[in-house]
Amino acid sequence: MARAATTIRHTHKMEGGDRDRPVLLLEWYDRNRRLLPWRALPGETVDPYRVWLSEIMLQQTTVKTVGPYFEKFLARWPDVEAMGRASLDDILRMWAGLGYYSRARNLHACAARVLRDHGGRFPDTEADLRALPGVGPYTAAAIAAIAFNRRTMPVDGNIERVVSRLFTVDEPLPKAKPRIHALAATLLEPSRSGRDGESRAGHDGKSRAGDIAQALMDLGATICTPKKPSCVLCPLGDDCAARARGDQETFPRKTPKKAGELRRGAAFVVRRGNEVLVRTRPAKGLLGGMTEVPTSTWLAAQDDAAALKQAPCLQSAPRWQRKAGAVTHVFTHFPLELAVYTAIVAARTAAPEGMRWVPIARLNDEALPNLMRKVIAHGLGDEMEIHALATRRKQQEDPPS
DNA sequence: AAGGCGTGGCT
DNA sequence: TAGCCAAGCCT
Repeated sequence: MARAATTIRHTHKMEGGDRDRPVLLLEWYDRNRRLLPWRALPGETVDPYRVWLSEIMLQQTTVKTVGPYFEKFLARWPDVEAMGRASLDDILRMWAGLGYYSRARNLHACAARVLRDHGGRFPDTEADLRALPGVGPYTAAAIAAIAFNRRTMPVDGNIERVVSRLFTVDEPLPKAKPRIHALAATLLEPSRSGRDGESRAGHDGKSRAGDIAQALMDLGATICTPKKPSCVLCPLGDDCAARARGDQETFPRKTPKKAGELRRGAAFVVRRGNEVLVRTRPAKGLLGGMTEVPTSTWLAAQDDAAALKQAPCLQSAPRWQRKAGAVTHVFTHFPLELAVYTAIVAARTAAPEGMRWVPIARLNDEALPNLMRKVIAHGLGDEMEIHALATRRKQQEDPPS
């Protein structure tokens, strides 16, 4: 069987058919596809809600990281109707730690809109999907192809890499995106009828645009990796222009982006008994809508003295204790170093305007980004069981052996 | 349209 | 270690 297929492949290749690429990809995918929680098994019905939820979570985020979050979200909100009725705060709290929190805000907005404007069913065309909050060109194409079998090609980072190698696209990203997209579209099975992106699988049900896209993504994740690709295992290895040249690791070419400048600031961990002073960040922007302890501004040339002057105003000025060391955190566009100051205030001390007291034992229910988990753990030190707070997520993912 | 926007794992 | 890198979107 395998031998026969190899022979056929070889014959087609000798005929010079680029049309073989979809066949090779699908054969490889059928044998090597990853088993992922959001993927329907062959013969199972695809759930657009799961495809959408996974695609949003997977934006700039690894499969390994997404796994537990996807399961938690699915258990709590099994369909888009349930999520459409959830509060933004509940979604932010469940999302805490996953990063890029605008995704959570858009998730909330998108679920509500699908419920209100689409009767609780995801639209099934790329154009209508593209109009939803948080759904850009890639995600719209991915959902259309994977969930609705539309003939369209989503192009993510994996596919950019695979395609740029396959065709030796020398132009650097992001300028090369249009060309890469056009080349990627040639990997789809030939359309039989109708306009691209509008044609669904016919009654024969044989159009597999979603599987071709997922094949390319799996290929990029497991074979055509950024470094040390395993070209001998690649179903397109004999067909790859970069491999023939021997410089496959140099693709995709990218224009370098400038590194962000270190910013400094201070964070203030105030205890009142077993409570900590927190506030909610502005709804948009960095860590938008998330919980934080009060902090100074974060600026590139800001010393400790300037930062300490921005401490929260409490009824009786507390004596600020600076913790040794600092909390460092790296955002996408700048590294951050926060000095941590602690203070203990009397019972019944009022929270300043816009702030509130939260029991330490309930911090885990807050929408705390990981930066703030680090800050609080640093501020409370070994005194408390707080350490369990910062490590609980990891323990859930990696149970002690 | 280039930069804002998190986090963890990898080499 | 200090970058890179990961199923991008929004403005």
